[in-house]
Amino acid sequence: MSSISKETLQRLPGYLRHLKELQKQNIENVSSNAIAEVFQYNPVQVRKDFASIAGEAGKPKTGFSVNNLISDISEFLGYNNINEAVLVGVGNLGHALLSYSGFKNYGLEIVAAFDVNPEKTLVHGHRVLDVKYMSDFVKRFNILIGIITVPQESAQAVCDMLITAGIKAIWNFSPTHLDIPNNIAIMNVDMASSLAVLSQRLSEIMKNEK
Amino acid sequence: MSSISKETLQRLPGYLRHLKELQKQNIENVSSNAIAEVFQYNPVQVRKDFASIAGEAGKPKTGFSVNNLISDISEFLGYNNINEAVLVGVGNLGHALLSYSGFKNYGLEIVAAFDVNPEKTLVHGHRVLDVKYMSDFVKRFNILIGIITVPQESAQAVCDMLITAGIKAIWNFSPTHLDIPNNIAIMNVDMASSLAVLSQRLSEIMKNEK
DNA sequence: ATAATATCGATAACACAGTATCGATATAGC
DNA sequence: GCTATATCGATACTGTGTTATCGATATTAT
Repeated sequence: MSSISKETLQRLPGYLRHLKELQKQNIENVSSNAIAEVFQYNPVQVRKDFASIAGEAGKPKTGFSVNNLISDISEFLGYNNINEAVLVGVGNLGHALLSYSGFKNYGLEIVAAFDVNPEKTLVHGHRVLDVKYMSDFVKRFNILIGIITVPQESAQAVCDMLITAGIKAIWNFSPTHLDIPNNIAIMNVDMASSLAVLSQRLSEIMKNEK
Repeated sequence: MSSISKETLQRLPGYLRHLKELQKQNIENVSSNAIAEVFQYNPVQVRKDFASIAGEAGKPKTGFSVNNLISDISEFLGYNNINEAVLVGVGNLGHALLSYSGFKNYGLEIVAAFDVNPEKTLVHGHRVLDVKYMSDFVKRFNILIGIITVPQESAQAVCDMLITAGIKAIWNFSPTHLDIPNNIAIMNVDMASSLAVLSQRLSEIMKNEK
């Protein structure tokens, strides 16, 4: 089992971004308190998060070394070795993801995109191929990650194809639940869930305003 | 305080989608067990989720009424009364969100989009205006939700503008931490966090495969 | 009618994430 | 050098989400 909690994992990229800001400002050390202040977390939580991944401890009165934290978190998140991925579904959202140049910093490289009806052969510097070549491509280059940005109605079919081709992780942007075997990793980016949380928070706030 | 947990809240849209599928197939009742099976949840959890929002209880041996659940969840999530939102940043991601026609089903309507340099006046049926008109627009129409899809470096500035104009909830798609007062709701859609979780799961799986 | 069974709700047990407390210690100031 | 203090790590506590258990009850079958 994984020893680090999902919650900690999700906070790490935020810390990393902030630490890089500090690095730019030539700040060498930072206390858990200062970081907690920025993110509105509890300082103990910040220390625990760091303790679960950092090789090095913080020092009393000084705090943590910004540089060390940056390398520890980057290393832990696997930002130093790139995972290759394919993207399926070059619609509006597919375009948006292909246009995002930041994935490489997160250890992800989209090496090809596929669509049922490719209108262009190149989108933001990424090859776009007919989806019929997808399976071969995935097998041939041993791709492990598939990004699904197809419409809801074809998502399950695409998912099945990807898995059959050998994909081990699915990043699903399609608004649907995918049925997958339990030896496949999945992460859903669900706008409806996200919006549900935001709406609820908004209601709370409006209730308090009154 | 809000009585429903964030976790439950995030599961509700998934249930709703599934229930609507069942409705299409003219299935009238469904057991917590059947739903749990689909989502790989624990049946007790499904019942608890329903108990926390449903006006009506399930019946022994029969389960829950699909129709009733659909109306209860829709109502609870506020899908019956539309919230108006503005979107700021009509780049690739902005385009993608503007193209998505599903928000209305989730109780959200993007009534206008803004950009520093609007290339078109209309994107997927949405008016696009210069960002200099944003503040007035938000005040005039009393908009409560702002969607931020600008690049990281301008996100905080846009956020501040929105809040000053009267926005009460921010849906942030920009990869940065936003500093906001605590009477403003925020929900971050952070690709890096999402990817961190997926990568971790992938590592686990690859470890087990060996 | 009666018995069997699927399913529920309630309550209790468990697991785990978050928070509080406190002694230890590195640095800074006197 | 000695004292004060910021900050840490460890441990203990709390709170919340998840899971297990179990008695109650509609429905179905005999």
